[in-house]
Amino acid sequence: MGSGRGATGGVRIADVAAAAGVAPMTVSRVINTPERVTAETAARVRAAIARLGYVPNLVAGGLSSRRSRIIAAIVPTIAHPMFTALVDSFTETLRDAGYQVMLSLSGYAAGREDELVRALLGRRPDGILLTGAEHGPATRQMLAEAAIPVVEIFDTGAPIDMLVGFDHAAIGAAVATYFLEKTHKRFAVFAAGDTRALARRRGFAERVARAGGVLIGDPIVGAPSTIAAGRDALRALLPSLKERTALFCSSDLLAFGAIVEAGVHGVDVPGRLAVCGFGDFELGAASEPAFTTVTVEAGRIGRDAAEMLLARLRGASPAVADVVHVPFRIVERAST
Amino acid sequence: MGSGRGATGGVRIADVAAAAGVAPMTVSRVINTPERVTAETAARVRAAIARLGYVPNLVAGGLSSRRSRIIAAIVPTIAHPMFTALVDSFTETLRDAGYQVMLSLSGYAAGREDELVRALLGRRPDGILLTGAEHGPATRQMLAEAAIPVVEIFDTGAPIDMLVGFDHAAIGAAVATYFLEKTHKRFAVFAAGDTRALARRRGFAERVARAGGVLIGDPIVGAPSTIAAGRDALRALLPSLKERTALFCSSDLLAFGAIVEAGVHGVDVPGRLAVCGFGDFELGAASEPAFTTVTVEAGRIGRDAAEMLLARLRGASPAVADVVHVPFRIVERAST
DNA sequence: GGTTGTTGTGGTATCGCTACCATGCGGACT
DNA sequence: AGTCCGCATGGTAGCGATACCACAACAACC
Repeated sequence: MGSGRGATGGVRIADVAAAAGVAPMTVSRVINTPERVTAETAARVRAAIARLGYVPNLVAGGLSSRRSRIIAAIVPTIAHPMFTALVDSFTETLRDAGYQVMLSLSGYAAGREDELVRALLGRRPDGILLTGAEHGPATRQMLAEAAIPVVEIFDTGAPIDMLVGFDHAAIGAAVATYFLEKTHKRFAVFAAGDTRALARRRGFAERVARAGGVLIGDPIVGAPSTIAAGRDALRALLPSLKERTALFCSSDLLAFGAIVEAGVHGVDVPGRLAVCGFGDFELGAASEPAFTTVTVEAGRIGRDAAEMLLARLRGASPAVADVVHVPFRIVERAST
Repeated sequence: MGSGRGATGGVRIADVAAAAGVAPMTVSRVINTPERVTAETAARVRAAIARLGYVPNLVAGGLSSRRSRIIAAIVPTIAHPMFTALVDSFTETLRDAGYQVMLSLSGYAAGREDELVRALLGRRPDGILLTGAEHGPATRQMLAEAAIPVVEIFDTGAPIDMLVGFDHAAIGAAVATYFLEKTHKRFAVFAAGDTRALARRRGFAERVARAGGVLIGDPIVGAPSTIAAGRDALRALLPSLKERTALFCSSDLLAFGAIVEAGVHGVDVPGRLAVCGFGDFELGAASEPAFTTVTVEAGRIGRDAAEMLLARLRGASPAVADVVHVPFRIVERAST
C-alpha cells in the first residue's frame, strides 16, 4: 500500500503527520518555516520524514501557495561560452535562494519566443529571464498578464521591467576607436546574423565611417558563429588584404578562424592583419598567438539578473536600479 | 477583476468555459484530447481561449492528472560541447512530444547528486535522465520509490533502469591500439579527474602495458578540462619528449593545449609527438593542424535517451533494448 | 487575579485542473 | 418499432499541499 502510481513513494504529508503524531499543517511548517515550530516537534517530524522517505510534492504546494519557486529562463543557446557562464551563475544564485530554473533554448530563430513563453508561463514561474530586448506583442501581452517580474539581459533599450545588459553598438564603436588610435586606415568586420552581433557590427562601421576609414569587407555569417565561418570569411577577404587592415569579429570563434586562416596563407598577424574578437573565450587567451578581444563579465550578468529577481520576489518595488549596464573592456593581446 | 495576484491574467478554465458556453471539462478536452470534441465546439472554445488570453495552469493540471509533463535531467556541465549537443537534442526531442526538460548541473563534485535528485523529484517529473552510472544509495532509493523511468547516459555498466552510453575504457584501449598499429613504443596520457575521463585513461594505460609499451607520463588535471591545463601538462612532459611519443588526451581541449604548447617549444607534431583527443569538438577539425580525435555522436545519445523515456511513458514495458551502446570512431587527422 | 499578548498547534477551505462516471442523443442493428 | 451502441458533453470528487483563522497554553502585565 501507499506505492501510488507515479507518485514518489506515495508518501503524503498526512502520512508523515500521522507517523509523527502531529497535524499536516505542522509538517508543512517544519519544512517551510521551521522557526515557527518548537525544536522537539521539528526533530520528531524530521525523523518521520527521513523514516518514510517523504519528498514534498512541490506541484501541490505550488498550486496551493501560488508560488512555484520556479524561475523561467530563455536564452538563444548554451553552446556559447558567454551564455554558459551566464546560465551557470544565474542558476547557482537562484538555487541558493531556493528557486529552480527552468531553462529553454530559443535558437536564433525569431518566431519561437511566443511559443516558449506560453509553455513556460503555464508552469506559473515566479519570475522570468529573457535574452535580448526585442520581443513580439504576443510575448509582451502574456508577460503583462502574468504579472511576474521580468528581467531582460544582454542588450540595451527600454525594458519591459528590469534589464541587465550592455550596449552592443557602443562595443563596436569602442573597438573601432581602439583601432583608429593605432593609426589603422582600412577595416573589416565579420559578424554573425543575430540582432546583437549586428548591432556591434553597425557600431563599428559607423565609427569607422565617421573617422573617414575604409571598410573593405563586412560579411554576415550564420548564427551561431563557428571557427569554420571565420576561416571562410577570411579566405574571401584575402584578395583585399594587400595593405594593413584591422578586423573586428563579432565572436572569438570567428576571430580564431580568421587567425588560423591568415596563418595558413602567410598573412602576418598583427603586422598586416590586426584582429579583435568578442567574448573573451579561453581560446583567445590560451591559443598561440593569443588574441585581443572584448570582455564582458557574463557571470556577473547572471548573478545580477538573479538578484534583481530575488529582490522583487522578496517584495521590493520597481526602482531606478532596475536597469543595470555592465561594463566591457578591451583585453589587448598579441593579435593587435 | 480577474487580475489575480501572481496568476497569469487570473483567467481560469471556468472563465473560458463560460465564455464559450460549455463545461470546463470540454475546454480541458479541447486542449488535451481535441479528437474527442466536435470541430465546431473546439473552434468556439479556441476562440474564447484566444479572446481571453487563457494560459492553462499546468501546475494544477499536473496535480490533478499526476502527470507533470516534466522530464528532469542532471548533467555535470553544459560548458562541454558534448553535453551541449546532448542536452540540445534531448530537449528538442522531448519538446516535440509535449514535455519540458528541467535541467540541473551537478558540477564535477560528487555529493551534490542526492540533493539535486531530491529537489527535482519534488516537482514530480514523469521521467529522469542522469549522467554516469555511479549513484549513491540515497539517490537509488529515491528513484526506486519515485517509480518513474530513469535513463542513465554517457557510461556503461548495470543501469538502474535504462542506459544509453559507451564504454570509456574501451575507447582508451582503442586509441592505444591505433597508436600501436602505427608502431609507437612510448606513450603518455592526459586526463581530467572525473570518473569517465579516468576510465578512458585506464583503458589506454592497460592496453599499452599489455603490449609492452612505455608510459612516460599520465598526469591527472582538474575537471572540467581546459586548454591551459593541456599546455601546462605538456610543458611538464617536455623533458621526457626526446623520443617519438604518442599522447592521448581525455578531451579535445587538452589535446589542443598540448599541440599549441608543442608548437611553442618546437616539438614536431606528428613527427615527434602524435596527439589524439576526445570529443570531436569543432576546434579539432578547424584549427591548424587539425588533430585526430575520438568521435561519439552526442546528439544521438540525447535523442535515444529521450525516445526511450517517451516509449516508457507511452506504456512500453522494460525490455532488452533498454541498454544501448552508441558507437565511437577515431577520426584521423594531421596530428597522428 | 483577571486581562492581554505571545507562541505553538490544529481544522477547514481552497488552489485550478482532470479522472471518472453519468447522461442524452442519434443511428444501426434485429 | 424497439433495443443497443457509440459519441459528445456535463457533473462531481478529488489530486496534496498551504492560507487563514481558531484556539489552547502559558507569561507578563497592572
